[in-house]
Amino acid sequence: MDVFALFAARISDALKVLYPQLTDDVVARLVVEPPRDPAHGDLSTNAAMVVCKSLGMKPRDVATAIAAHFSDNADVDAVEIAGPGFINFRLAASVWHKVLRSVIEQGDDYGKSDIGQGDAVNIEYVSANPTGPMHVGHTRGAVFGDTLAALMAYSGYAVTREYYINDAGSQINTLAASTLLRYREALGDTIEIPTGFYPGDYLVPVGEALKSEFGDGLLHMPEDQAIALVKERVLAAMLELIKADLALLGVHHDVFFSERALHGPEGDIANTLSWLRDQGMVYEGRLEPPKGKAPDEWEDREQTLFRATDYGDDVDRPLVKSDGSYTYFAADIAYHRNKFLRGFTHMINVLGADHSGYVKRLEAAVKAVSLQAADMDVRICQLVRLMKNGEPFKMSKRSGDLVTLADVVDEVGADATRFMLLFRRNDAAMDFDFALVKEQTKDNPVFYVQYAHARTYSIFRNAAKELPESGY
RNA sequence: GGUCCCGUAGCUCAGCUGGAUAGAGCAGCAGCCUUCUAAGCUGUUGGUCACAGGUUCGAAUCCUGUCGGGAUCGCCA
Repeated sequence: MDVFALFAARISDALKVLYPQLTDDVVARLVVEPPRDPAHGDLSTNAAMVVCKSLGMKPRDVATAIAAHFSDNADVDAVEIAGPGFINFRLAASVWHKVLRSVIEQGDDYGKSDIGQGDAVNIEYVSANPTGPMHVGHTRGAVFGDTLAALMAYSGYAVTREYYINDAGSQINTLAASTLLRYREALGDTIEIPTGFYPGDYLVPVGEALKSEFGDGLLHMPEDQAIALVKERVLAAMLELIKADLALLGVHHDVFFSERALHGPEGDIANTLSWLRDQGMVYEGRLEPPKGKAPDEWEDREQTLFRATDYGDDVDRPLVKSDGSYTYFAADIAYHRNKFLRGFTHMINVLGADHSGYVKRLEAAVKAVSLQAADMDVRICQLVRLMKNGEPFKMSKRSGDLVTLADVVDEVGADATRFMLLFRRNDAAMDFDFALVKEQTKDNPVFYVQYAHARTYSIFRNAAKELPESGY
């Protein structure tokens, strides 16, 4: 039972009785909420001010009429008009008793909403490159996306939590090459890891697994074949690593979608491109070099462009690289067409701050591939600055010093990590102080909440002792 | 230069789909504390909501511009 929704409906009904000429969309603008100052009553509504303009009446006159309408209502002890035309209600105690009863009856479902009406929503978040363990930079998006998904599911949406595996780019070739080195190391070779390769220890067990699966067989087969096998194995291993890291935070996905599946002559990218061509959304043309970029770095050439500007983007976007392969964006268009064809008309992507320049083209892509039938809402998580005792926490590029998600969870715990990352709105940059979250002081909001919880439960504990008949 | 985010109390930030006197925690000040965990409780000081215009019954909130901070800008993903 939601008294605010209940009274919003009753006041709407009253307005329609008093002023039949009012249209639904005007009435729908009224809000019922608790007044900022509790002395004003239990409920407050701006109804009179919202409708007065279209009635050509003074707000206080409308308010007087509405107040009179409720004057003999059994649920209402008093109605007052205040300020420019606010109507304040004081409710009978019996109303609050009903609310309490419904809280107890509904248990964990109290507060649930059906606002989503079962609509299918696809929320894509994390989507970190499968080239190693989760980095601390990914945690904010992971927590935010997971929480958003939970909230929307609780609000009646049919939520699909999705992870896009970027397993098709050149970084995967580098990953495979790095793994092959670890394989040779496992076979007894002394190796040296060139710059640009992935140096992390987490590839060592993958190399060993390859040894126990193939012996030295990979060295005696054609290189293409060996690389292909290594790629399979290392991608699977990295994905398991990432899933395990996310599980530490309590984050889970329903669908892991592979970018590689989109490539190939019969793949979604090729199909999407020809579909885009049929729609006239693609052309061959030239782009202006971006301002602020040295002209000599810019190679002017004709390329295949998507008409992103027709859908609100700033420039048209290339789909094919100079070497003939598809751009990342071409794959992404195909991916989002795939989402649309799977039945999603609402899509949400949670991206890091470094992708803020990507928002418009993604929104443009979804409009285009759905012929405006689907919407894309991109949420950007701003940077998290790691701190220790108020000082920025220096991270070296050398892999050993990188702070991983697992490091953070190890250090401060999953709940505290989630709490701190949600404590600030997603589109403002924030500091995350390692030392502070562990501190048992008032400066630490995590501890503050835990302390409040402990105190609350001590009341129940004492109630059980002192008042056994209370049922606690 | 373009685009996006941020600018609110001494500090860290809420509030931003326009609504009554702009809020919280911390810090400060005054008092309380033999009773639920003293990281406690009560009260209180503190603000040109970056700046300038505009929209209207009404603007921290919407629009335009300026200033300051951050992110990002084809052939990376």
